[in-house]
Order: sequence, then C-alpha cells, then structure tokens
Amino acid sequence: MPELPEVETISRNLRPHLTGRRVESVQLLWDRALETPSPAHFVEQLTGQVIRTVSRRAKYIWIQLENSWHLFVHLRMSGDLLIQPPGYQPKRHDRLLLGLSDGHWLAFNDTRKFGRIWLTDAPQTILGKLGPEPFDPAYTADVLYQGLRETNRQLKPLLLDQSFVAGLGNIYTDEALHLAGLHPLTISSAVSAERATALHQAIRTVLETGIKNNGASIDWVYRGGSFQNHFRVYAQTGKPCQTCGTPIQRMVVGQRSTHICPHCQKVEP
DNA sequence: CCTGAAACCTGTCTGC
DNA sequence: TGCAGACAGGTTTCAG
Repeated sequence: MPELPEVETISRNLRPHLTGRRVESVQLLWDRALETPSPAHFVEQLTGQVIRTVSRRAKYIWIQLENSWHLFVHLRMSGDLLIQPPGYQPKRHDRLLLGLSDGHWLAFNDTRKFGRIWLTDAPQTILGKLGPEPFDPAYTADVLYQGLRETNRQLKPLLLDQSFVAGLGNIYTDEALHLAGLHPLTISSAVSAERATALHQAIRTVLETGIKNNGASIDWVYRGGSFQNHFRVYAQTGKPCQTCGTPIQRMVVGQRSTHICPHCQKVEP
C-alpha cells in the first residue's frame, strides 16, 4: 500500500490518538513481523512506556518513547496501522496489538506479512541508510542533479532506491517521471540540468498532491485516500495521455509494472 | 558498477 | 464451476 503520502497520512491520523498515551499491554500475534529485538525483550521493553512523538521518515512510521527508545513500523505492501475501540477483538491479519492507557488499541494489520517492526535505542541503524526527504529545503534541484550525474542507473529503479531519495514508490515514481517528461529507462547521468530541475519539481508536486488527497486507495488495501482519481499514467494503460492524447503504455522495468506516455517520455540519448 | 531474478506472503482477478 | 497463472503500492539478497 504505502508510499510517502500514504504513510504521512497514517502518521498524521495516528498522532492525536497516540501522543502521551501509555502502552499498557503488548500482544505480538506473528513473531516474524518483529525485526528486533527478540519477542520477549520487545514485550518487556515496550510495556509501560509512554509515547512521546509520532512522525514519519521515508516510508517508516516513527514512534519515539519517553525512555528514548524508538518504535519503527514499515508497512511494506499491505500493512496498515489502525486505532481500534475498547473491547476490540483481534481481526484476521492483525500482527501486533498495543493496548493504550485510554482503552483504545493500536493494531498493526498486514495481510501479506511483509511489514516489519523495530524497537531500538539506536535509531541511526535505520535512519542512517535513508536518502534525503523530498521536502527538505536542503534537497535542492542541484542536489538531485548531482546525484543523477554520479551514477549510470536507469531512472526508475534509481528513484525507487530509498538511499537515493526517500519515500517514492511505484505509483509516485511513474507519475513524477511523466510529469517531468522523462523515460524510466533513461540513464541518470544523461539527464540535463534543466530536466533534473523539472524532475525535482515533479517529485514534490506529485507527493504534495498525494498528501492533499490523503494518499491513494487501490483494490482492497487502504481506504480513505483519493489520489487514485488523479493518476496520469499509473494503472491508466490504454487511456489517452492528458497532455497529448497518445495511449498510455505498460512496460516492466526492474521487475516493476511501469506506465508511460510513449510520446511525452523518450529515452535520452 | 549495474541489472535481473528470486524470495518473502496472501488475496484478487482473468482467461481457458 | 474450477483452476492455473498473473498481478499487487516494498525491500533484500544473490548471480552474472
């Protein structure tokens, strides 16, 4: 489900329900969702802790505790974090339940079991591997341009690489490349400074629009977002390009379904 | 250095 | 109706 806008939406929705609450109980329903520490240590360390902040970094939900430990949750493909009412009984695919001091529950539900949880006092082990946040003022068009120049990778897999830039996934990468007029197979070092500036703007525009629409809801996963109504290319195979009318084509790049306008997006020489 | 394939999972949809 | 196969918003690891 989640790319930056979806995770940001979830973070914003959780924040008022979690901030200042104490974790009264911990039920780990599927051990392998836990990356670190051991299940026993996890329950022991988390029980009784008060939640200080709820935020997002890249596609991680980042919960800071008052004992200065950090709870990270990555939703991967099908994960979701939901506030459930007092008296809640675990549902199918719930992997973790936290009982909160106001009687509500925080439920981590994840159909495909790809999502992961970390509880650590060393947040840099996770944060240190991540590339810049797209909305960070220090992430300028020139920073992107220099990054593109120093490698020879295809644009699409490069933009999906979370150490290159944080938060983009399959949907928003396709949308940004179309908005910038760049082909996903273009080699990064061949992108001009002008096109890099266009890409920088496009990345921010699609993510900002995604956030304003509370993310995208597709199929049976995730609800509440409406960005799916604004897709220009993603899942629009055969429909006319909004810019030139040429039918949108589907291709596979780096094992990922990829959507382009063959007229607006050409491979740079 | 870079690409592609496979793995981790469950559920839905399509076509025969 | 049944069933095989493709596909799904992510990330890691390994082979070439």
